[in-house]
Amino acid sequence: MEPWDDIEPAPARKLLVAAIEAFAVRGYHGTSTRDIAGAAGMSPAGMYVHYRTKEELLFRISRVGHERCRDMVRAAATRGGADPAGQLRAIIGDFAAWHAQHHTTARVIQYEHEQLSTDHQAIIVVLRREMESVVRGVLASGTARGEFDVPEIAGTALAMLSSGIDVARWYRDDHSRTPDDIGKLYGELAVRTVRA
Amino acid sequence: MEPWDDIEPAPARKLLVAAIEAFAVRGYHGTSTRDIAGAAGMSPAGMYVHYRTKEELLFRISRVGHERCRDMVRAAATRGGADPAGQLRAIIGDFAAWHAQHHTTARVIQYEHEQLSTDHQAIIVVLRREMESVVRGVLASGTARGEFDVPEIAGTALAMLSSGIDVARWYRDDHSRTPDDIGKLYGELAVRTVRA
DNA sequence: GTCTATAGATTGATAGAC
DNA sequence: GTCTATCAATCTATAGAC
Repeated sequence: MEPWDDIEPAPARKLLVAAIEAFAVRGYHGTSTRDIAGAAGMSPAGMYVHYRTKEELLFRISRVGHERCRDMVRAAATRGGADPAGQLRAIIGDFAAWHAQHHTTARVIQYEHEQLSTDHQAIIVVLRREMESVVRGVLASGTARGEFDVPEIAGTALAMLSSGIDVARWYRDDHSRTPDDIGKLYGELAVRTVRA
Repeated sequence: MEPWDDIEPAPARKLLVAAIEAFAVRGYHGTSTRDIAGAAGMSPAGMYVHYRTKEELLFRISRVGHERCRDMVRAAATRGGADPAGQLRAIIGDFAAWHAQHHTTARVIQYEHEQLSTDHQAIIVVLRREMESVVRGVLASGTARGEFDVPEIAGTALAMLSSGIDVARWYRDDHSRTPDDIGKLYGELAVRTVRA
């Protein structure tokens, strides 16, 4: 389901996956290190061999999760072809679909990163800005070409990303729409919003 | 700022306002009853005279906050006049502006209500459905009149509410856009998205 | 209604055996 | 690298004085 296979060694991966599940449901502060270690099949002290603190574990999740989300957004921009409308449809569609498919991870990276240390937050903010700038760039190029009519580029980019982010808040595994359904709808809505 | 003046007696109100501030920053589980009582100028035990448990305090915040949000959405539907476009602009615009202006309260009601007991969650869910149904109703009537072209009413209503909800996640008091700016932009984006 | 004091459980993290 | 045992701090909530 979640592609965490590249996290090594295996006990560190099991702890990370257990932490994502727990953080997504109860939040960072609502999850104890015992919860995490227990869900990974370890004793209460087992976590500390692989992560120095609970905060470091959240940071690892946040950083890798944000990097994957950013890479997905960049890949979508390429996949969308040369015209801004196709790019916007792909970016916003894939972004929303990703937040549905990986809703557990997405919940943690979108709603828990403010619990990180100041230093770690600064690293995450850079990754978030990179994603925003991709969307702004597409809206700007579409506007420059006369294909888009947008009231305000920065605010519109933010609003479009917002609807995708919020998918992580409400999406459940038993939801009637597939992640692909959601991606198609959100891509379509984005293109309709900006058409000249 | 926040209109909690009707909460009586005054110590109960001070505790409630202190809890909102703390829950918005650190979350429900990240906030201790000592934090709340201390910020309200009381001893650690002071909270329990006015609220039986910490969960009951969160429920009070969630219920009143949701009722006010729902009443605001209903008022916006009336304020928007008779045509669906005006109604949609008013509802989505006011909804987003409300989440900016009351971003501290909005953060708590949107992101902490899943920490409530099962019984209390059931009460909150009803209020949330009432808001969603207002938006669905406007999209349906606009579609029936031939003024709107919407790919899917339920999914579109959800996506539009999502962008407003997410304002509570990112809005800060020192943000360059005023709540009114945000309301105007989000109302405009909603109308553009559905125009036939 | 607010206080001090405290019960009883749980927390993040460490020490040391194996 | 994982365990058992444990520390010191903190948690929610209560008891009882005023």
